Amino acid sequence: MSNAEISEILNRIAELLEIKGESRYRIYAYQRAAEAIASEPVDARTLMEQGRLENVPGIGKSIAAKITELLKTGHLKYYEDLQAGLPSAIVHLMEVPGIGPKTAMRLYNELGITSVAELEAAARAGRISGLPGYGPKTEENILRDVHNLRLHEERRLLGEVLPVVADMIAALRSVPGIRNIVPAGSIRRMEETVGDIDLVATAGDPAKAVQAFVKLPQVREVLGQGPTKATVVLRNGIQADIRVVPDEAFGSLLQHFTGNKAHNIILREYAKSKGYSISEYGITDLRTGTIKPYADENEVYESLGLQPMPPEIRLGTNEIERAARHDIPRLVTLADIKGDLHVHSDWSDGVASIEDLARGAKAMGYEYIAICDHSASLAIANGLSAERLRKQIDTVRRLNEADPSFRILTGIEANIRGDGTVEVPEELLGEIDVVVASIHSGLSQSSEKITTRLTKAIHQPFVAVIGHPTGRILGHREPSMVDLGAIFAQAAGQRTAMEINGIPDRLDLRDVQARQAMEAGAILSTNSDAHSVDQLSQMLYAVAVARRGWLEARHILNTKPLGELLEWLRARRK
DNA sequence: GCCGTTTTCGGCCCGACTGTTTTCAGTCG
Repeated sequence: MSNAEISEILNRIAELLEIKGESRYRIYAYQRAAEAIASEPVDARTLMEQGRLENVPGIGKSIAAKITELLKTGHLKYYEDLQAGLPSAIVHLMEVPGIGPKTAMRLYNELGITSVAELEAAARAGRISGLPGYGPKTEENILRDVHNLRLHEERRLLGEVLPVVADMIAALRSVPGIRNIVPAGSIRRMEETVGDIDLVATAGDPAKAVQAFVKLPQVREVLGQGPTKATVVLRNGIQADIRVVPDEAFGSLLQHFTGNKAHNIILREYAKSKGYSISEYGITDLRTGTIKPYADENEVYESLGLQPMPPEIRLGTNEIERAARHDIPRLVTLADIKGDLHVHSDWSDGVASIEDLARGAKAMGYEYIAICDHSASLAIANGLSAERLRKQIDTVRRLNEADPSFRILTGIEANIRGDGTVEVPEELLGEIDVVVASIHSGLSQSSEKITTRLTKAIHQPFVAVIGHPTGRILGHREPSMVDLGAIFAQAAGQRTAMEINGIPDRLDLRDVQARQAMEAGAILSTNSDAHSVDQLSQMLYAVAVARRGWLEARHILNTKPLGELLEWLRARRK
């Protein structure tokens, strides 16, 4: 049973407890534990075997015992009893936005509604407004929300949402009276997927700014609107929120809407223990009752004696603790990146010429780029035979002679075969600068098999980078069962880099895995895996993953200047 | 249910909007 599956069950338990009307603190404990196990890189079974389940913050004696029962028996009596005692219909009804446990319970008990379809029928028939406490407006909203639920798609990829956000912000910038309009929430944290778009802004007249927002041409429907905030659905189906405060509280507002829920709770608890209360309007001194707004976000943290920290790590893990010790490292930035070690040209399945890719990379300020087209057996991607690779190497050599100010490295994305050998034309080995080795088939193999394959590849002396190590595709393919703990230890020993692949639906390794690799002593490589010139910008996403994994420039191979990189490649081959 | 250089018991973040209410509960982020 995977950590994700355990997390799912803990969340279900939280839902059921909510319906039961249990203490909200107990509910929150289950939600927190669900989040903790989901973002824990080490397999729960391993933790259990080592007796370390309770070491995970948010997991105590009781939940650790439940996880153990799940792992050992595949069942959890506590969960099954909860389910048996409550109609499953309630959980279904709560999927409709605006319907919480109380409303769902009443609809079930008083009208016998057991599904979303029955809910819709009841609303249409006017049966809901017949209940005390509900009016026609409630019915109208239920019909609207059921409709939106059907349209509602899964969380969107960050790479899909960022361009939309850029357009909205550009439009709002031109509205008189709106200042400091920026994205917050999961977008500012650069999460791999985004549930809704959060925007924050300041204005002398917040209500007018909110009004301008809901009148944007991108807006299909207004779900809610007050003097300082609004929620809308965009024409593309994405939900967007805006929150507006006066200028002097911009820092407080930004702080409030950037961290995830866990981060904010931990921060506010920390503040409270020191006699302060934090909100989007400022920090209140609980002794005097006076509130001080902050225009600068960093000052919110500094005023509490905390080191300010980048948005990407405000996740409620241990960042507050580290900030209190002034132990937040300087995370890698895009400006630290000196080159891209995984790029495809039109020689295989890319669409750009090597020249254009090099020009694009040079324009980004890079010193080098490695052309890593697919190896021969990946025929579907027009993989390179030894003969074509030889030609490509000659081409690269000529281009390098023509422009000594930039270096095109020869490379290949070599397929890792079923037996763990790596597909590289041996006669050309001495001429290939960068070998990225990746698995493209057999991703659903057993943990032992796939771990053995990758371990063998890591030990090949000419393999510099392991490409997209888990093979996952967000929304389409689960990561392989590879034992990353074992892999990272091998990679550290062999000095083989682990890739953070920047394709928006790969992001492989992901944040917690990258952090685990770094802590194991492995070096990482942030790569765009671009198949066009535009896609070189996917480096942004790879760097974001690295930042979310607390990586510094020194942990990343391609922050090395060209000379150092060449020396690193040479040294590890002998 | 979790957690602790103030605590092993008694706490556990903060505020906005909605609909239907005469003062607030429910829901959400």
